[in-house]
Amino acid sequence: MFADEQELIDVAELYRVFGDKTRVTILYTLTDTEKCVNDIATALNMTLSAVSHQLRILKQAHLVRYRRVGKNALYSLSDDHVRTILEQGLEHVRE
Amino acid sequence: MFADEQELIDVAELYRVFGDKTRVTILYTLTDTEKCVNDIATALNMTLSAVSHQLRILKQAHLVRYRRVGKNALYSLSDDHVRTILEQGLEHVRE
DNA sequence: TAAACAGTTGAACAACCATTCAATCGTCCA
DNA sequence: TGGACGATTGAATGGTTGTTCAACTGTTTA
Repeated sequence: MFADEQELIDVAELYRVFGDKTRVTILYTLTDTEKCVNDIATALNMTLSAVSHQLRILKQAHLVRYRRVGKNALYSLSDDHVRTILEQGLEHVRE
Repeated sequence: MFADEQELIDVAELYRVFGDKTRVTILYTLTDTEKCVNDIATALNMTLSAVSHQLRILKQAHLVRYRRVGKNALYSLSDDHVRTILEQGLEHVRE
């Protein structure tokens, strides 16, 4: 395994995004199913605004995608990597 | 994939530890080689104290082990999971 | 024993961050 | 068009966190 400094910074930045309960839970609720912001907020028992702020961070990190359908913004995971990282984390903490 | 709330909190906590440049770099320098605190500090160009503080966090998260050898405290990765998570992160950011 | 070395610890401070609140934007339908 | 709904945004705030500094612990060696 070789990594230069910038790559290590990028890895830290990636995991920083995963390092928050709210964001991890959002990602988890999006495995398998596309959801609108309101559905996520209800599932997490949080305000629409708080969820929207976190979705912005997840979007910037390219961990989620969204598409507009009428009044709704439907969010889903960007790619299967995200799911893999979640599973990896779960596997580690379950030991 | 199923996870309860506590597990998601634990995952977030795990990745929070990976979510810092200094800690990621420490873990990276410990792949393959055991190092004392001073070696790590020199490699990262940081003070002994700053590195020691971060090592404590890594130790609490069970990501590193250490053993005393004379005056030195030799640190190494806890298990191969840590290396896997680093590799997974690198793979993601290199896409 | 005393000095030197390796590392740890706690307090303090500045920087960062997640949530709240209020205002705003865009889309739909009456 | 105007109101309602879904969502975004910016400022403010309280809490968290990484580094520094100084004091301290434990170990070796002269």
